[in-house]
Amino acid sequence: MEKPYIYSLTWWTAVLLIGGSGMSLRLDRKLATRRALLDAALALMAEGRSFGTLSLREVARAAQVVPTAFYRHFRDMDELGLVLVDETFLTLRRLLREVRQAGRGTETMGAESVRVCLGYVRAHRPVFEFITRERHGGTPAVRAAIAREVRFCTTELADDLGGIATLSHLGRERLELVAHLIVSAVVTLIGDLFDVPPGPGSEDAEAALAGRTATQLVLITEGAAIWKPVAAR
Amino acid sequence: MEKPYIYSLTWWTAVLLIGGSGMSLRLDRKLATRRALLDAALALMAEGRSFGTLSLREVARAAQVVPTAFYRHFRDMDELGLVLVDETFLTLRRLLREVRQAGRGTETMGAESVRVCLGYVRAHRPVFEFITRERHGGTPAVRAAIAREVRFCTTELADDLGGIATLSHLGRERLELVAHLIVSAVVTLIGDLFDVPPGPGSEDAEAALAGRTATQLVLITEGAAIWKPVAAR
DNA sequence: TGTACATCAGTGAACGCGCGTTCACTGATGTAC
DNA sequence: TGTACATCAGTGAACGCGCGTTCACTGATGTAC
Repeated sequence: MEKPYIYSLTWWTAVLLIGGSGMSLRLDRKLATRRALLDAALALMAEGRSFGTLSLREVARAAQVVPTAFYRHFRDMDELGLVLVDETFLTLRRLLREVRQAGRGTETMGAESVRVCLGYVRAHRPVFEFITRERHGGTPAVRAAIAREVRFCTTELADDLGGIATLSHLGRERLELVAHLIVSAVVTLIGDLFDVPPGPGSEDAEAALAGRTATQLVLITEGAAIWKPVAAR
Repeated sequence: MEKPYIYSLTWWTAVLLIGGSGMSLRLDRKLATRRALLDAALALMAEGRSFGTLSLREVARAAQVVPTAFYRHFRDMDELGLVLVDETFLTLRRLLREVRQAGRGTETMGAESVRVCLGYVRAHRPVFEFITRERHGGTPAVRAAIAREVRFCTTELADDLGGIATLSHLGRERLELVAHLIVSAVVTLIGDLFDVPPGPGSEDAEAALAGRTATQLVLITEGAAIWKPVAAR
């Protein structure tokens, strides 16, 4: 029976969390090369390429190792892609959870989330470009992984929305529906951000897009607030 | 000075509209081969591939012509991709315009649009899979073309929203904002539809997704309707 | 602490393969008279 | 209508190239005594 891809992340997460660095010269260097491969893939995608068009050889080249060294870390490019997805969402979910818990039950939560999300996307742009690009364009395995994570975000958001006073009258299904709409708007925002041409004025353009989304979230939550508990349908 | 890609579509549209078929055996056959190449690309993508991973040779192979015949129709794969984008949106925009004009000024417009859009996506699935996949994953040229068309759809929708009685108090900026949110929700729906695994029950699952989006549109339009003309911000 | 052996991350040569593109061509279709 | 020539969509061979993957290897790091 083949060892499934997913174990890779578990294994390395364990190594990173338990061992930390300095546990051994050899392992430290192996981890550094592994990181170099992951970062090289992101860097290549940051130049507008999609993951599916990257070759194993060019990732190795960008990471300054010989192509065959790649196999010491990943079975193939697909496995590297899945690790990127998992890594990204581990961090993203933690951050969004913090934001929502900090503002729990308040109405400014939405705007605050957009603001923090924007900052986070800017700080981790390559990773988000990867997710945005592969969300619909990637291999089936990568697409499924991203869809699962987005669904998870939606569920978590629905939980939190239920704690807001003005939305407490909504049933679970309605909360999920509202959460799904909010996630759509934010995901759309992230995609739009990457289409802003770089250069002077790009910051203003990005802020305008974020402002629009924040206003949309207000529209959504106000619309949801006036919904009757037993709305027809 | 090079002949830009965009002229290709114009030229062939003219040939198709003015000449029709039967104008000459040779041209008819050329058009048939051209169509075979375009359809072959779509068929390959319908199997889960992204456009960027298609090779010129395999498109030619699927269209049952020798690789070099490709060059009689397109300069390279990029040009073929742009033609697919343009073709798709010409048809899509015409259809959505019909839907909105038929229901102009009514509140059922949204749900009706979702229903028609769903039917249209089902009937032209390969084309929409292409658009969905390349929207963020494609080459810069293809991405720009898709973004332009989506923006155009949003503007057209904003025009029509202004004609609805309950939204007539909103300014242009607000109408655009609402239209943008609606387009986001529908684009998200289309993406979600393609992640429904085929098999028994897939129709129900699709209908459930469409129903959710229709409800979201009600939420949006009702939320927009209660917005004050000079809403704080 | 020092030595002898084991481990294993990274190397470098080699392979067969499908790729995009070129070129000269063929032969059916179109045109001029 | 028939003939002689022009056009040009599609052919098939050939090219050089980067690809993924294999293999035996090297030499620094780790371990046992």
